[in-house]
Amino acid sequence: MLKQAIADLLTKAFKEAQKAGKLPAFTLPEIVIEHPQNPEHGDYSSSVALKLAKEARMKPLDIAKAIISFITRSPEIAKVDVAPPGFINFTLKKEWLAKQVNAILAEGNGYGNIPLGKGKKIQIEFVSVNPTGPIHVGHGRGAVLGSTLCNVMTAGGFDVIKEYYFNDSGSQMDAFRNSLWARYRQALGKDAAMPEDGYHGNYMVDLAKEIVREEGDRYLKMPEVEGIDKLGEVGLTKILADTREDLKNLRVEYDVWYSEKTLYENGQFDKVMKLLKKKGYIAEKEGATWFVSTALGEDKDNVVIRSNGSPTYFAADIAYHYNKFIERKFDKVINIWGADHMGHVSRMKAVVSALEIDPTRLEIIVNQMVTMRRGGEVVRISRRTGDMITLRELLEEVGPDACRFILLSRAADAQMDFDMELAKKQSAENPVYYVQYAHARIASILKLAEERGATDKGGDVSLLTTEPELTLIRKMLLLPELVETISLTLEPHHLTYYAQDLATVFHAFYRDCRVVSDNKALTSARLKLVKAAKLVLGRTLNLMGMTAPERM
RNA sequence: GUCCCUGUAGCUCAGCUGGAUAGAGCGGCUGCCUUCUAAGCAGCGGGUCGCAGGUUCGAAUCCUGCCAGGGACGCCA
Repeated sequence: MLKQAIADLLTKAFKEAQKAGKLPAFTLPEIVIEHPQNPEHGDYSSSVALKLAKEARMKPLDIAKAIISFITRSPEIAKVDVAPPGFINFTLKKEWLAKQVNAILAEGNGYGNIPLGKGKKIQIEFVSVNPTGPIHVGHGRGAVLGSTLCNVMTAGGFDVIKEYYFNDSGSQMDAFRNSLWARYRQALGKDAAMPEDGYHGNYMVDLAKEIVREEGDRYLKMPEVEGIDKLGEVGLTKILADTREDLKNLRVEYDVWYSEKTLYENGQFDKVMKLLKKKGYIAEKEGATWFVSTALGEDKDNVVIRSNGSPTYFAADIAYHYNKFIERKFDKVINIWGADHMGHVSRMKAVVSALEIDPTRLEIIVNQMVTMRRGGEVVRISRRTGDMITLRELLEEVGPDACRFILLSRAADAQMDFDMELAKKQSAENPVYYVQYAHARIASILKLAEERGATDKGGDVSLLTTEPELTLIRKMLLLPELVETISLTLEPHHLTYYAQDLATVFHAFYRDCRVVSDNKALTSARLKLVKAAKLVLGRTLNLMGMTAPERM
């Protein structure tokens, strides 16, 4: 990438300037290349000279001046200059910019892919909601962040596995089974009380009725323990199927659905517990078994096996992470959790350290809550009471494109408002359509060109010389950099801003530059440009999991 | 009480891990459709970057202390 090439040029220039005695000896810091916000300052700039002033004991401006004569000419760069207080600015050659249109067209749908990950194995686990009820909007946020990150990191050259972990054992499963049993009995006209810690949402009533409709009272005829168990199994399967379908409608699909239960069945759980015991991180006290996280600097220890013999959620997650790192050998594991799991983060990091795995290989993104509103009115969501907006309802009302864009448009660690009224509006008020509209506009130009028999064949991109054209190209060239940034920072929300910027520069180009005209040569060149823009816009939408419409 | 996240324009939020004059969308006001989609474009107005210190050439960004909102502190998940 050009950014790296420029950093390399600078590094080389520094070394040569030092060798020539123009600069004193010092160790070079990491050279950061950025895009100046003011276009007059060129395409790329670096503030190394400012950073070095102290160590070199020179004025930043003098350092910058000393170095630029040592910067070797490269075919991309038109000029390198120095601006007070000491910035080094690089301006790209217009001819080189124009040529990038051909380069983008040649890469086609692969444009934006970079070899950053070098095929490293990454697992991204997200959503992973308990299969005890329908998933709601808050989960949708994790789903969108996760699936987008997967798309981007795949483009970044990582080998990504998308995974959903579901807790099909444990106390919440018991509560689910017992609640379903009560609703099932009630649906058949029998007396039954809902457990207090149960799931009181209406969906449980519907679920029970559905099973009665399909299978009648057969579970009632079994011995109660067996009936509860078998019925629970059916309920779990149905909920999981719904979850899968809802997520699919949000354009989220997984490579692996991982069952908690299998961790016990295949011996991973016992294995990791034995290992931790051997390393001295397990203690018995107060009738339960504890993980001694205090030995790793945590505030308190945590129970892994309750006094009644059943393992905790935490214990299962320990086994699961053992499985991820040791058994399946992922180079990196990324978990996306809701804000209510914040307290779980440092515990899990401690576990990973205890297993002698470098804790930086575990990255945890915690996404904050979503406040739903309809215009001014706040809509409360709570799973336990069943008072919520399900993802399904949201998708039916708003549609997947708008849902994805809006849920993606905020940094994960910021709380966000989701205004359903705004999201539903198919108008200028809604930023979602702004980007798609640009894509549709391009499609429309291409259609007209076809009708008029205009073609991009033999188009000479060196005819692309005006500012609106070059600005569009410059923006298109940022996509690979963005893929890199997101892969490193794990912040997929930047995509939505990039998409809007790209659309904006396209709309400006559209205003200033007629594509299909009497000038055949220029028409061909611009058709190339516009095709490339469509490609980049389409890829961007694609990375966000959105559709790129041909017409609107 | 302890820990974590957040505080930037009227509203919703970006701000590229310390850089050049702090941005966008929406809302408000004013213009632009006989020519490839007006779901668009151009312009105007809008700011003690929560508050107070500190670090340095330079802070919305880093450190400390307050204030406000949210979340977590369970043998729930």
